[in-house]
Amino acid sequence: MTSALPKVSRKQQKAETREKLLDAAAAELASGRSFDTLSLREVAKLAGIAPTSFYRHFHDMEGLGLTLIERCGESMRKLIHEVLHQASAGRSLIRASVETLFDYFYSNQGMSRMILQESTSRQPEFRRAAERLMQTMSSDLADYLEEEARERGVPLGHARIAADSMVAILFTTGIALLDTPADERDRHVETAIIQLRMIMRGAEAMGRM
Amino acid sequence: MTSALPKVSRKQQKAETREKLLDAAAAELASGRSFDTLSLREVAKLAGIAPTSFYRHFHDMEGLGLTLIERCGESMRKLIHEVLHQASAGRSLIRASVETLFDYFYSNQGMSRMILQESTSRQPEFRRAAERLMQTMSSDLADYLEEEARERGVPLGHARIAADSMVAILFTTGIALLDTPADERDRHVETAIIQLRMIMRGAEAMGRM
DNA sequence: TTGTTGAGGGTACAAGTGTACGCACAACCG
DNA sequence: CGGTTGTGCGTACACTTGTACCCTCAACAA
Repeated sequence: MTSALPKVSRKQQKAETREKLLDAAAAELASGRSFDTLSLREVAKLAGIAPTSFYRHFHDMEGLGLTLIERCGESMRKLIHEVLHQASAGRSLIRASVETLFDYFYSNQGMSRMILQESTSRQPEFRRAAERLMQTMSSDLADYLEEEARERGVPLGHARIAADSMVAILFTTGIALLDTPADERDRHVETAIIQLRMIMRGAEAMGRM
Repeated sequence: MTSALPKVSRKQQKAETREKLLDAAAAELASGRSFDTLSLREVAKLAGIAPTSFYRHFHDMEGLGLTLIERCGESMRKLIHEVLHQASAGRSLIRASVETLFDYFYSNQGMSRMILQESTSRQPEFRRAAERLMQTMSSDLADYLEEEARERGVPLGHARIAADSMVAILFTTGIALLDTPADERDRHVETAIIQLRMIMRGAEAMGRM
């Protein structure tokens, strides 16, 4: 009999504990903590590893945070892409976007809050990461708006600027929604939809000038 | 000779050290710190008092923070009021608003950042205070827009909703501006102006429906 | 097989935190 | 005037924080 094969490869093992750290932080965010009150020791403990072992995976809490933001950004971008390109033409795209994005915010409260919060953070890395996320979304949206306007033969003025506004509205009202009692939530969603339509109309009006 | 009068009244003395605490915190914010990394001890030291004396003035750091937000809110509201009602009729109100507000943000970076940051905070008191501030501004703006539209005989749809959008844009792009290199700043200001005009046009278009 | 690598653990430390407790003394009130 | 009040100070305590240093031992390369 030769020596038994290793049960788990070293790489795999490391990846798993890294994941444990990320999960622990995300769970804490989800339960209402804010990222910058999270300590390295705390996260390590929740992940079930020694504080000093944290350094084998991230140089910092900042490093962990950036990874979280990046991941969240990817999934949000995918989501938006789906909504934009699978929505049956002619149906209310704005409504679909608002509702799916707000659903995402709602089921990922911790991460969503963190992203908006860090977009105004003093830690430059965080701020940049959050801003990059929003700009990517805005850019994707602008691409879509321009294409869609071309198809309809409607000139659209300042598509990118309009998209920026829309993303800003989506984020600010989306997060505010998380702290809104359930019975007011629908009203806020409808308000957001009106706001986005208003911006669209304005953009079209400026396109005709 | 009767006993000398007290040099400073007790009330006055207390008010002064309270002010020292507020100033110390504000100064620290202005120099780039974020509010929730400010410790009670630190602020007390900067104000030149013993840590335990802090409690004679505020129950908490939260208490101090709320006072700061409230004060900042008052001065911002005054500022907006002036801009709205003294602007020579016919001149670009939007441009004037954007420029004065952004100037304010720029000369009060610490406080401005704090307010936007706390509007997404997990500490309910802070969040509510920041939201109240923005809603007040939005409401003031909406009042003005409605009145102005009536004067011009232009129907304006959803003035309050439009004002909400405008305030959201003003704040998010205003704060983002603080981290923008000087040579890009003008471009961002122009962008913000376009965004606000776009919203106005949209609101007017929806008013005609 | 043997030697190397690297993830994880344990101990330890200096620094900083909020705050409870009691004291001093100037301003205040009757 | 004498007693009360309340601001401010100093000490002390029990934590928590990041991280430096060293050890162990399983997975790996040769």
